[in-house]
Amino acid sequence: MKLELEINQPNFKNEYQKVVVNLLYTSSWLQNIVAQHLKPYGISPQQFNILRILRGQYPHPARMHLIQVRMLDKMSNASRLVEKLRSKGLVERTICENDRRAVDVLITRKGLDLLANLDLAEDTWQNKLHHLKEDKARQLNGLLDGLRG
Amino acid sequence: MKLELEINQPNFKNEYQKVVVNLLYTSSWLQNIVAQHLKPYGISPQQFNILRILRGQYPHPARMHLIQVRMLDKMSNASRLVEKLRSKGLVERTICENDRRAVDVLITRKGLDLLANLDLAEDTWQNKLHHLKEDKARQLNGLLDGLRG
DNA sequence: AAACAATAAATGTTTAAACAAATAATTTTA
DNA sequence: TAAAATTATTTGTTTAAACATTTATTGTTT
Repeated sequence: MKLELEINQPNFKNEYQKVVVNLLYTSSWLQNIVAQHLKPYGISPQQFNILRILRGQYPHPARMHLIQVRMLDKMSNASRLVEKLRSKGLVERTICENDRRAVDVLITRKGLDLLANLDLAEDTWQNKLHHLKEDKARQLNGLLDGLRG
Repeated sequence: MKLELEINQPNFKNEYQKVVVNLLYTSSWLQNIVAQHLKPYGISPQQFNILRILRGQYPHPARMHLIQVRMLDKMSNASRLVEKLRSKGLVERTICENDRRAVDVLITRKGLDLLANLDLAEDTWQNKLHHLKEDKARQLNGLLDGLRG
């Protein structure tokens, strides 16, 4: 539905102002969908994000610093989020041999299995996006890439 | 820049999965820009959102419920955020005559002035979006509207 | 090698988000 | 009209985000 109707703001100053509001609004809408999807599995979107980063490195570990850099939300709580994942047995933390300041984080078998289950379930909720045809989705990706410059 | 390079995840399962990640990533990028812009004025993005909703109603007040419905992030902290704005003198709260459960929230002159200043400053930071040509921005808005269905 | 700077991560603190429950006023219903 | 249901908002609690500070280790300089 058109944003103007959905949030009842009929007049934007220009197309860019609408992009800002539209992007924040649509992202909030999508975040809710993702969060609901993850809820039964007991992990937050941020924790999910970290697990996927770790799977990308597997079977190699990732340093804490790498996790911070790659996270979708730049933030400083990586330590605490990793600790949450560790307490659930989804990742392992070991102090790095070469540099004892650094920490290696490795996704466990249990973590990989959880992601595999989430991959299967993903198709279900992503259907909510499928009334946008694939070529339009590709176009959208291109425009988002372009927006960031 | 292409998302795959930016977050170093070279292979998405399909175009929709990339839309999800791309949208969350781009929105986070944009939120940071907006938050930095608002910071010198001492209000958060959510508080800014509420002020704009109230300006949309001005000179009429808005009920708390209307604010909740219109907010970009559906949430339940409207009461607390309005209280923050009230303590800064940006809004006024009065218990509604007709229905003493309800609360009328009205933006003050000070609140309107703050928004006016923010409007002026807005153009500066929105330049960061202008390498996307206007017709592309319009296209992006259409696709975002389409994505939500 | 001692002092200093730089780096990696953890911790503390304040503010906000998510969700549930409570309060208070009004409307409906039996 | 008294009891029950609904509505509007507030409050409590847990979890996460934002930001600054601290600790521990390594690297650099003199």
